[in-house]
Amino acid sequence: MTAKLSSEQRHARIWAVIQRIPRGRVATYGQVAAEAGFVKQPRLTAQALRQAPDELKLPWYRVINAQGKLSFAPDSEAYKRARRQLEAEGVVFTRGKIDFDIYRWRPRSAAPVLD
DNA sequence: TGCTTGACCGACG
DNA sequence: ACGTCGGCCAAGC
Repeated sequence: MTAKLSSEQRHARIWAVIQRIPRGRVATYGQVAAEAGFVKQPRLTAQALRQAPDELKLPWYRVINAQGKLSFAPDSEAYKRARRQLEAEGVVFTRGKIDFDIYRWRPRSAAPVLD
């Protein structure tokens, strides 16, 4: 049976994943969605973040786009706040971008990869 | 019900 | 490096 997840359910799963991103690391919208069980639906992450109540105090600034950049206009308050926070955590921006090789979050309990 | 909008993404030219 | 396009799918109107 096709028991669809309620929007609360989807958001809760995504929020839980975002909560797991450690200080000084970042994850993409797509990565978060996949980790929450929604492969190829990065927009769900964006939506969950938009809907997220402040009380959750999510590390929203650790979620960035697949280009390694913040998804805000560079002159916006959101951009400035996010960038300040990340830099305070030790994340370095090079020409406005974050290097995934160094800062991408690699969750442990992912599917075991045996080659 | 249908159409538009998004804190997105990957492939292409 | 950069714009465009199609895919994706919940929300809002």
